[in-house]
Amino acid sequence: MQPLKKDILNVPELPEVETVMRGLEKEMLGETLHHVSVHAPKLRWEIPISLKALENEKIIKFSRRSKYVLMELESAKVILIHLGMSGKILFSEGKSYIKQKHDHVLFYFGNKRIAVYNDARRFGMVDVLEKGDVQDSFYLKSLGPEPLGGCFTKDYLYNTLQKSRVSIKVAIMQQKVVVGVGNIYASESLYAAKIHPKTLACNLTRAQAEELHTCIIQVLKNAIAAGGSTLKDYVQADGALGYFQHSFKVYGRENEPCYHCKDEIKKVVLGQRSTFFCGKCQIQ
DNA sequence: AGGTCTGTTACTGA
DNA sequence: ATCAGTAACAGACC
Repeated sequence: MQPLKKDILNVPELPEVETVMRGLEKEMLGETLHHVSVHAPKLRWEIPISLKALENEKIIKFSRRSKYVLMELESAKVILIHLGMSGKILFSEGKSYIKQKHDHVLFYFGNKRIAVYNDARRFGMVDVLEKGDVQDSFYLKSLGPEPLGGCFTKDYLYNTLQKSRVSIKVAIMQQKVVVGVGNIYASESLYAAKIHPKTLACNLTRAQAEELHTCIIQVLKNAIAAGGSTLKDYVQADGALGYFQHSFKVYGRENEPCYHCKDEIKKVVLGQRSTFFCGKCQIQ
């Protein structure tokens, strides 16, 4: 149990990425990016040489798309950052910085400060694109709607699920259906909506799809709120940005009592990923 | 030492 | 072409 729970805190999903983005925005927006130093040849993919060439540019905008953080520079170049499964960003003072294991990219900015990208498993990515190419890029071109954006409507979700013959758990984790819902919040959303994760997506009633729509949004918003509250003092115990203690109702709680009915939480594997649910509260 | 865990893409086959 | 299922990636932790 213990190692699993520890791992949970290290996997960024949409709320964590949103929190990281807001933290970067708070510290770096309007500052000058002096230099980018790359200490690894590749993460998930090659880190482009052009990243090293970014010097003395003002940072004019931060945004998020799915689990990607976008940092826009005044030259209309955009740095894309994905944290993968173990990526972290820490702020450091240039004077006192000591390179840690897995520190791969250093963003020197402002008054001798550094935003350090650290990623043990190297499943993340850092790339730089022209602003006009971002939406149609390899990374973003086939992504579905943002769960907290206007395109993710109840009608959209119901209609999309009707065409899908995978389990509802797998369906809401598919990026084409909706972005940003990873393994943790998929289980949490289905528990909140009282829907069994093995239910075929196309078998959801309209009422179930609408309830799930509501729950996905609520679960993500609650997590973002929890993350936002940690931003007041972004330098946490381990110094990492965007990681916060958040309690889950089913995730990682196999054999523990359901908070609603006291039945034991069960675990199954769906789409190669562990899935947690209450067999009594979540009907198939 | 070998299993587990994760997000995303690539591959395979229907 | 599209969909669904599976393997792979890397490193930490037991």
